[in-house]
Formats: sequence, structure tokens, C-alpha cells
Amino acid sequence: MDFVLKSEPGAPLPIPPIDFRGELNDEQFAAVTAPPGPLLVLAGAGSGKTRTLTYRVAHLLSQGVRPHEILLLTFTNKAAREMLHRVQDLTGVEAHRFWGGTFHHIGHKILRIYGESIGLPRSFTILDAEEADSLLREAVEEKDKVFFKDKTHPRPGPLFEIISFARNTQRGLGETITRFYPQHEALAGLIGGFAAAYRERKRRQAVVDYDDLLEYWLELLRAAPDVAAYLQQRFRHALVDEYQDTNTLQAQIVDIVGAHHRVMAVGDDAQCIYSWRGANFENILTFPDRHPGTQIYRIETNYRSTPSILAFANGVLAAQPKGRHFDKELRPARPDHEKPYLVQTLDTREQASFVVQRIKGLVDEGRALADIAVLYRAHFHALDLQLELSRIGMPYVITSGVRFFEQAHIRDLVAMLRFTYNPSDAMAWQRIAVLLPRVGDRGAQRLHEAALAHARAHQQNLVDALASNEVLAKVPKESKDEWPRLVISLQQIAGTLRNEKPFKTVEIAIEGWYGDYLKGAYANYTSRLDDLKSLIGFASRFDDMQDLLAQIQLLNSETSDRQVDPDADALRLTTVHQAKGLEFGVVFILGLADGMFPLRRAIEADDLDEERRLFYVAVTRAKDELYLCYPKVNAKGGPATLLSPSRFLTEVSEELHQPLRLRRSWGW
DNA sequence: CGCCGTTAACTTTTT
DNA sequence: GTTAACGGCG
Repeated sequence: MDFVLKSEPGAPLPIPPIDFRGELNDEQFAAVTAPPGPLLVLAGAGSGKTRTLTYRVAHLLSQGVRPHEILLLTFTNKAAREMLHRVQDLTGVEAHRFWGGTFHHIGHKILRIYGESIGLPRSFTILDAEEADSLLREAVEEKDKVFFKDKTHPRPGPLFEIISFARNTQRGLGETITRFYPQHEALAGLIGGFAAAYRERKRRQAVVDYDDLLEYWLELLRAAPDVAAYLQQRFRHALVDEYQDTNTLQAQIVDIVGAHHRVMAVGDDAQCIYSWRGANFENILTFPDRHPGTQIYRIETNYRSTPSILAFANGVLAAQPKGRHFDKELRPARPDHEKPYLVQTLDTREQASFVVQRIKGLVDEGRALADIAVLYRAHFHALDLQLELSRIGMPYVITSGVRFFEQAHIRDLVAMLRFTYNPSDAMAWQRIAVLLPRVGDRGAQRLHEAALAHARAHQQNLVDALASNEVLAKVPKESKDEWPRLVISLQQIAGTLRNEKPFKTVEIAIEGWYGDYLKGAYANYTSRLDDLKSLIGFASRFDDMQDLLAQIQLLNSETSDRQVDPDADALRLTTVHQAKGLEFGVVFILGLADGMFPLRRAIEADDLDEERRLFYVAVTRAKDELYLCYPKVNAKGGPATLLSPSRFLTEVSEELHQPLRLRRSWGW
């Protein structure tokens, strides 16, 4: 077995001297310089959590720990980037020298090296969420043709969620359904069979879904004790950001990797907002039990927000049900300013015009647009505002649905790369094949099967087998003309995989059949071609096709900011989830009405605690001014309905905010 | 039987 | 803007 991770032996890296004592407050300093051992850092919002983590890394380096001995785990790509960037600024040590990234990234990296010891094929590829859904749908339909015809049965997406939730929480499917999806109790047996069929399909196609990256990682640690032992001694220090958002699977991984009790877990149970992904803040509460001798450090001085905003945030926390959470109180360090404003508007359109007018005023007062953010629970809550901003021409960036790697043409091209790299990957093949005239899901599958059969019979590469007469016979006659060009293009791509760098392969792919297809398929051909060309640039950062492919799948949700000049002064529109960890001088929170924030679904499911924590996250993003916007009427989607103010507003004392009266001069 | 264009409904949060 | 379901057509 290959035990050699790329390592850089030798002397510790020289890093510039850092005045830890002078640059940190007492609470931070204590955590940063804590002796090795299990450490739990409870960091309130705005208390310098990232700062503490980055200085901890710097401190370890200054103690002679080498970068590759440090494992840094985060939840989002953004957090990973931010952290490594700040470490580099502080110490000059480049990001790539650490093992730092999301759980899924690190899992992938480790499975790439050791996966074969648990039977994972070397050239496995990763499905994104949508592909995983449709693979599950196929698996279900194969076993039970009419399952989805019954409208009381879960659709593929929700069904996937159920199975995924069971996996991430390490519970049996039956128990999961009984406890969390009792409406599907009667289907438990069926669903178990579907999950097994889905697993089998993934195995046959040599593909893994996101959950597999964690599941196999844990399986590896348990089934291959030598690997586990190696990783345990190699990563002398493991640091976990946002520990409150770990699910059972992740917590167990951390427990094993950090078995020598050199884990520093950093988090805030009041900011656990991912329980729909299985996050369980019990993990942070019981961390000291699972790691005897845990030292707990609290960082509660808040440098971000004014006392009034913090008082309001503490008020939100005070409304949490009594029970299991660490008590905390954010302590202000700044002089006071205005109380949060409560802004009542007629509807969401008036809400939009208020926000725009107020922002104009703020800009006149000298506030930079980039220092202002508008937060909301769900993307569609910001529709009116987007319209209004476009109308008056105010620049804004929105982190939202249209994501670079999720655009159809990007995914098509990536599918071609993925299919040539791993020809078993039927989902990738399907995506390409249905672009041909008169080829649908079914035809694509049959073509794949025919090619597979031919390849096996003639000991041939599957891509070459596509050119065989047996396969050609299954191509609809409307596609016969195009077929050879597609196959040649795929062969060219396959040909470059071995001896060329990934960016070259991408180039060849764009110049081949797909480029022609693009011309015919889209009116905005040139701008889409530009996207593909920028993919060449992205690919040039990689030496290895699998790394490139994995990165693309795992960056899937990364937002596209290509058309926006990063230095431009622009207003920020974002969901609360995506705003976690950020801060802005002025924050507007939209749609603070029952049914919007909290979402209607959450109210119906009686799952309000998490929504409240989300509101807490939103409130604590604000440094100087906070506007809480509440539309009285929902005019969207049919008859207007009267809305009640969000219960999160009414459960906080009225003393803690002030009404802002609207001048209705802007009209509508 | 399976494909394709049209229609209708609809949108939580992320890897 | 985007996907799922429907009904007609090859």
C-alpha cells in the first residue's frame, strides 16, 4: 500500500515574528497559545473566530509544527479559502502547503490515495446533487415502475434527502423514517430497497455522491487501521471550523483523526444552521465527553457590532427554549449607535423601494456600497429588490442560483471530460447523448449498454466501442450524421488524457463536436463560448484530470462572479446562509414576516429553533446599522394575503428596536 | 413505445 | 429563469 502523502520533511518553516500578545485580546490569546490537547473554543458571533483560528495556525508554525502536519477542516469552500488566505497573509506560508479545505475535499483527497483499500476504483468520479437525484430515480424506476406515479410518495429529490439524512446522521433508514418522516412510515421497506439499488448503481458506474466522500472516509478509517494510524500521527494538529455544524459522520471522522486529542474545535452552538444536512449541535455539547481533558475557551468580546445591535442579538438568543445550549452573552466593545430600525412596509415592492432609497441616503452620507448588505431567507425573497436595483442602475452582486459550474454548457463540457476519464460514468454519458436529435434518457442508456457490451466482447476501450457498427445501429437516423463527429471528439479527448495537461484536454474538447453543437444550440453562443474558454484558464491550475474534475464537482455551488469586477463598489445581496462569517457596516434583513422568515415550511414542521439561530446569524452580521424590514401584505402568487410580523421580532422586547416611519414620497 | 414541444407551476439553506 | 408533467406525433 502506498503510504506516502506528499510531504515536505526538513526544518520548520521560518515565519515572520508575530506579536501574539499585542495583536490578540486575552480571551483570544489564551486559546491561540493553549497547550496541545483537546480544545473547544466557544466563539460568539463577531468575536474574532477566524482570527483566532488563523493565529492558532501561525502559533503552531512558530512552535516548529510544519504546515503539512496541520489539518484544517471547514464546511464551505469560501471559509476554507478565506482561512488559508489569512494564514498566508499572516505567515507567508502558502495555502497549498496545508491540508485545508472542506470535509468533502479532504475526504476526496484521502480516498484518492487510499480508496482502493476499501474497494473504491482508482478513477472514480463524483456526481453532483442533480445527477445523484436522477441516478436514484433510475434505480427506483427499475425496481418499481409506478412508484413515482403515486402522488403521496416522495419525489426523487425528497427521497434522496431522506436517504442522505440517514447516512449523514448514521442512523438506520427505518429509524430515520419513523422519527423524521413518519408520513412515509409505510414505505420504509421499499425505500431501503431503493437505497440499496442506488448504491449498487453507483458502484457499477464507479461514481460516488457527496455523502460517499464522508462515508467512505469513515469506512476507510475503521477498516484500515494502518491507514488510520498513519493519518493520526501525520496530522499532529487538526483544527475544525464551525464545529457546531458537524453531522454525526463528520464528528466521528474528527474523533478518529484526532484520536491523539490534538483537535481544536471552534464553534458557536447558537449558529448551528445546517441541521437539514444532519448537523447536530449535540456534537459540540458532548465534545468534552468524547475527548477527556478538553480545555474550554470562551471568546465573547464582540468587536463587530454596536451595543444596541448586540443587545438585540442577545434578545434573540434569550428567546431560545431553555435546554441544551451553552449560555452566552455577547459583550460589546464599541461605543453605541442607533438601535436597530423596524421598518414596516405595505408589501415587498414598497420594501424594495425603501431599501433602495435608504441606501441612496447612506451613500450620500459617505457609506461605500460594498459595506452594505441585504440579507434574506430565500433567494426569491429578493426578486422585487433585484428589479428595483436594475431599474435605477445601482450596482449589486448577488450570490445566487446562477452558478458558474451549474450552467448547462459548462456541465455539458465537464460531462464529456468525465465520461472519457471514467467511461462507466453513465450519468455523464447521458448528459452528452441527449444533446443529439431524437435521443432521450432511454436511448442514451441503450447506447451506453451497447457500447459496454461491444467493449467487453472485443476487449476494447469503451470510447472506441462507440464507433462500432453494433452501437451505430442503435443511433437514431436523425443523429447518424453527427454521431461520427461526436465519437471522434471523444476519442481525441481520451487521447489527450494520458499525455497532456488538463487544460489542453479542455481546449481539444471545446474545439471538437461540442463547439459546433454550442453554435447551433444557443443564441448567445459567444458568451457561452467565453465561459468555456475561462474553463481552460481554470483547468491550467491542475496537473491531474481527476483533481480538476473533483474540484469542479465540489465547487459546484461556487457562485459566478466573472461578470462582476471584484473591486467594483457594489451592494451585496445574499441569503443568510451565505452571509455566515461575513460582516457589513449596514445590514438590511428582508421579509421579516411569519411564513417568509421563518419560512412557512419551518412553521409547519415546528422547526423554529434553527430558523431563530439563522435570524441570530443575520442580525450579528451588522456592524453599525441594522434595518429589520417587515412587509404587511404578500402580493405574490395569487390573492394578496395579510402577513403577521415575524415571531422573531415579537418575541424580542420592544425596547430593543425602534420604528422607522416611512415618508411615502417615492410612490409606486 | 419513446421523443419532443408546449404548458404550468414553482422555487431553502450547501457539499 | 427553470423544471416537471402532458399530450401529440413519428
